[in-house]
Amino acid sequence: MLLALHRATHHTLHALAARLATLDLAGSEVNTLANLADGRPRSVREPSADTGIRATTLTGVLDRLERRGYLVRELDPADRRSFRLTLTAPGRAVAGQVRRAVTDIERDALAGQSGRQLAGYRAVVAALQEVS
Amino acid sequence: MLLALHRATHHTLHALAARLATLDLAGSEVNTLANLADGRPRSVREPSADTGIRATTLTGVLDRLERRGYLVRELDPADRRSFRLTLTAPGRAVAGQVRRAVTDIERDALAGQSGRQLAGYRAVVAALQEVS
DNA sequence: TATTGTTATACTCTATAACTATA
DNA sequence: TATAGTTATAGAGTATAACAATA
Repeated sequence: MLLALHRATHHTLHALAARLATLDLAGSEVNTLANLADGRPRSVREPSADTGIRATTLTGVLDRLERRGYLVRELDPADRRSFRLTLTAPGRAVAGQVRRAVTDIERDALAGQSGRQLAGYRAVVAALQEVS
Repeated sequence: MLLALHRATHHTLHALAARLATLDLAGSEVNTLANLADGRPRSVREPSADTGIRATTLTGVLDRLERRGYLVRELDPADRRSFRLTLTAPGRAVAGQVRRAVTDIERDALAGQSGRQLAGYRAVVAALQEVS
């Protein structure tokens, strides 16, 4: 049950990478862009907490995304220890593609599933996130 | 929905590592031991397909597990290109601990869930493994 | 003192390709 | 020719600890 979860993650990350192959993005880059896709500026800590990517890993991810012109880091005037991460126009375009690929996969996978099954899935996944 | 799956994987891998901290095993080592836990000899290809770990990664994983005395590689007399991976007695003991940690986490997570919810979870996870 | 984010180090995991031994 | 598994290389992800700047 737990191992099936891990296999599904492996597999869907692969499917996602294949559908986005032309963008040439690594897993965490895809994840981070999906997280920033709505365009709202965020600190580094926020996507780190949301995705489970460590801050030390995120530094490298953000370096690459910034170098490619997908986002900018600006000092937060309200707290000058932290940044405001903002997607550029090209970054928003790429993030939009990522979001669409994610929802496409979700749609494909859920085609044959009932609402009740989906609810059960959500409940168990939520419970797994609470395990300590 | 898909991102929640990935978060749950991240989180449960973490919980598993924490519960097995004294064993000092990396993620793929845990995964591989869980896969071999029943004691049946296997080729390298089999756990690779079952876990999604690449054969090139598995070589290093098996090297470490062999060096620690948890398994042996023996040439398969029936097909001398391939190995038979067999757990040693210490390897079986460690694999047993891994299995117990996995089932403990599953039990904890499913404590408040109905059979119907679990069935929905299984169905959706299976569907996600079929996405291409 | 605590927090944000970066840097440094060392190790694990992945992708790709080339390689050997065997089938 | 094809398959099982290893090796090599380079990049990506993690853990841990130390650090500067700010709160």
